Amino acid sequence: MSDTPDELPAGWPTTEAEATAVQDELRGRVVRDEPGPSPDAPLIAVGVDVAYDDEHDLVAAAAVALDSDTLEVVAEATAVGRVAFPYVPGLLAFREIPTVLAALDRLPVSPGLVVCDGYGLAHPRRFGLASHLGVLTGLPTIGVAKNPFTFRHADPGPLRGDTSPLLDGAEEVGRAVRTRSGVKPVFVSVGHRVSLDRACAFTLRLAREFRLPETTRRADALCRAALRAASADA
DNA sequence: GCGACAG
DNA sequence: ATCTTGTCGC
Repeated sequence: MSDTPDELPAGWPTTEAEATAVQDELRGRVVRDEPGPSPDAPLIAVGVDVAYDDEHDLVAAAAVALDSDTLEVVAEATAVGRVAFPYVPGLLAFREIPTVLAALDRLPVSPGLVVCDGYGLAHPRRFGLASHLGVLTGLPTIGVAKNPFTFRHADPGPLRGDTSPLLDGAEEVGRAVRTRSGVKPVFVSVGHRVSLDRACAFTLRLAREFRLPETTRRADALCRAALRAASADA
């Protein structure tokens, strides 16, 4: 009773040159002048994540919708697909997005915010996974990454809520955010239609007792389970 | 040219 | 991301 792998979108980039060209073309469609939804009012926050089985050429994606106030799960959806692109730093979106879109399509609620694993603006060409997903869906998106990527940063203060900027020269393209005192920070950047201040505020609202936002924790667990099921009968 | 490098 | 045992701690 598991999913059949979805077909790849027609015309999906095959080479790195094609992929970077797509990023350069879509980058202009990112909306950065909207503050986005208020972190103080309840909304449906959706976490998306992907797991891989390169042996069987499978990708499983999950979208988990939470009430941002209670952190209760409101809805979940998964999708299985074929690996659409190799892992290349800076081109992660081409590997993850097709299956993530399929999972989002199956989600029976409309997201007020989508939380991605990885970066948005803080990307070599200013168009990371979170920006890309935002442009393709029109939804407000943010990126919360577990590891540093392109930009240098100072270590934020030791307490939950302490932050330090990810700087590209004088421009702040993201922020290292300490979600738990004494634990290494996460790296937040804007995706689409959300300000950096609000992206950081949402991150703290969604990450209360663990380092990572509950959205990404739930999505991570669900996509792994979906992958196990798909690999088992494939 | 040599590393570094989200997931 | 994924491969992987035990281990320290709440």
